[in-house]
Formats: sequence, C-alpha cells, structure tokens
Amino acid sequence: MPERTRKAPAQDDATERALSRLRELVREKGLNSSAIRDAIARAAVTFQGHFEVGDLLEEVRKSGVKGAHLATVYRALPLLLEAGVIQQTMLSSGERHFYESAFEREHHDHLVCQKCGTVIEFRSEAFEAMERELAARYDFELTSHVHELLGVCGKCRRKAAPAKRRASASS
Amino acid sequence: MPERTRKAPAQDDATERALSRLRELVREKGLNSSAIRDAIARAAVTFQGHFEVGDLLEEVRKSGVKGAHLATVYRALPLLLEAGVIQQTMLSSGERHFYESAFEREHHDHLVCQKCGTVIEFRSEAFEAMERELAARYDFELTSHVHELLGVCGKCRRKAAPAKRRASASS
DNA sequence: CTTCCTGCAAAGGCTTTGCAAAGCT
DNA sequence: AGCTTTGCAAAGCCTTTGCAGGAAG
Repeated sequence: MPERTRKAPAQDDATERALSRLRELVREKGLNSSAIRDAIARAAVTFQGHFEVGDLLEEVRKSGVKGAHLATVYRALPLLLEAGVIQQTMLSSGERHFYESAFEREHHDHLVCQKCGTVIEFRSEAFEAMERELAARYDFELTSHVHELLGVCGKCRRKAAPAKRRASASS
Repeated sequence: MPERTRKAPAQDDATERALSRLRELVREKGLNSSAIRDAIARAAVTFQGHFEVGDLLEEVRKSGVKGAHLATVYRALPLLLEAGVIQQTMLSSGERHFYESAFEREHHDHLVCQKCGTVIEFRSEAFEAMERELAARYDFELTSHVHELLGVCGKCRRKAAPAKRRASASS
C-alpha cells in the first residue's frame, strides 16, 4: 500500500511516545494496561483531522480490533485527555463533540468554513501573548483557551457569490 | 416590590425593541404572534447572565406564565436566535448549550473560572482587529467567532493555594 | 376557516452506568 | 487473589417530533 496513512517519519515515533505516556499515566493511577485502550489511543493519535467518538471507534475497528465497543471508547476518553493524547475541540457551535490528536503538537486554533466545513489550523503567538496579558489584567491564571473563527472560505465565497452585483441584499 | 428585575432605564426600552424585532421577524415569516413566545423572548432578553434552556423556562414561569412547556421554549429558540434576541455561547467545553441575551449588545468574549464558574466578559478591539487580519490572510470572510479563556480566578487561587499542604491527595 | 402554536407524550441521539465475565499484575 | 477492563444492555440526559386541541389572522 502506498503511503496512505504514512505521515512523517517522526510521527510513528510520536505515536509510540504517546502510548508510553498513556501507559505511564495508567501506571501512576494504579490501573491496568489493556490492548484495546492502546488501540484506541493509537487510533486517536494517528487520526488525521477532527473526529467524533464514533469515528474513533470505527478507526479502532479498522485497525484490526474487532469487538471494540462504543462504551469502551467513551471510558477511555478521559484518560486520553488527561494523558494529553487528544484534546477536545469545539467546532461548529458545540452541537457535537469533536476531538483531535494533541500529542506533541503545538497548541493551535481553528478557522472553520461554515459552508464546506473546511477547518484550517492557525497559530498566533501574538494572540497568545494578548491572552496572557488580558488574563493577568483580570487576575486569572490561564489554563487553556478556545478560539475559533467562523466564516466562509474564499472558495465557497467565489462559488456562491458570482452573482455579486450589489443589488439589494447587503451585509 | 422594589426594583428586583429593574436594570437600567434604557434596558426596558431595549426589551420592547427586542420584542418588536421578534414580532417583525414573525410577521415576515408569515407566522402568528403568541403571548407565550413573547414571554419567552422577554425572559431571554431580561435574563442576567448565561442560561440554558431549562433556566429560561423557569424564568418564563416565574414571570407569570404557568403552563409554559419545555418543548415550546425549544421551538422558540431558533426564532430568537434569528431575530438576534439571543446568541449562543460556548462555555466550558461545549458540554452544555448556553445562551445569553444578545439584543443591542456589543459582541464580547468570556473569561471563565474553572473552579467557581465565574464568567467575566471582555471585549478587545485589538483581538478583533487581529482576527480580521488573520481571516484576510486565509481569504476567509468572518461571520463570527468563539473566544473563551479558561483558567482560575484570583479568588479561587488564593483560596486553594494556601491550604495546599495535604500529603497524599490522589485527587 | 385555515394555518400556526402549544402541551403532552413518545421517540431520538448521544453518553453514562450496572453487571458479570474476562484480563492484568 | 484482587483489582481493572470490557461488552452488553439498560438507563439517563437533552432535544426533537407527531398529534390533537386551542389560538390567531
């Protein structure tokens, strides 16, 4: 198979490191390790893009684990989050719960096209600096943030608005 | 009864304007007006702070409308949103759906204390400017955004930190 | 009179939980 | 052995929908 799921050479290592980290957390908590949970973690780290719980389960099953159950994925999620393997994202008005791989990735935020659903990640040190400043002003200790810009991408705009001739409707 | 729900003199006017706007939208859509929906709208505009659907229903009932039903509130929500009477907010990781009055209010974002739940609103033109710039860079036309800073407020920090001498807290 | 609105109840999604069996250490 | 983990099914939220009667235009 041509490089379908192959990402970058460093990625496979990262997956392993993520698994180690998860196992470490599991050990710290005095829990047991489990092949299924590892498979879930692996699927989560390797997942390209944003996913929902069902997507993750599907991915796990694709990876060979046949009996995996949705409840099990749900039960694994808190651990994955705590281990920093995944993080929650808030796409599209919070109607659904999305996650994405978060291991050894820099924090980033999202630009979401409301027409085609395209998600673009962006990172801006300037934003972060301003956030820190703002938090300080309110005597807050920041732990995280959510920053999502909703709009319409250029492609969709050109597709939808070729009849843009300043007629009636505005804004 | 003393000024319980009295806010500012301009606020009552705003409530009426919000109602007018809603009625206008209703008329445009060829729908009927209804006392209950107005009561829901009124409760929404007057609501102090963020609320969920249940809170809104409660408020409506407090206002004298006894039989109001949850389904009715749900059915009114899209209209209130479209009329710009309320807007959705995305507090605390999108696990629940919050709304807040949005009529004739400037856009603002939130700073949320994860310990005590306090929500502080902030507005920063600098942020907005940067967002516009960033959107432009990606050829996006912005329609809205979500920006929420999560952290711990000073009060909670001072409350929690000094007593931090417990030994084996497995938390 | 026709169409919309409402309460009620039932149905739908998604997520969590109780249980007993199977698995890890 | 003594714990955790899992599948399964049932229970739980929150939200939506179908229906019949009441209200608005």
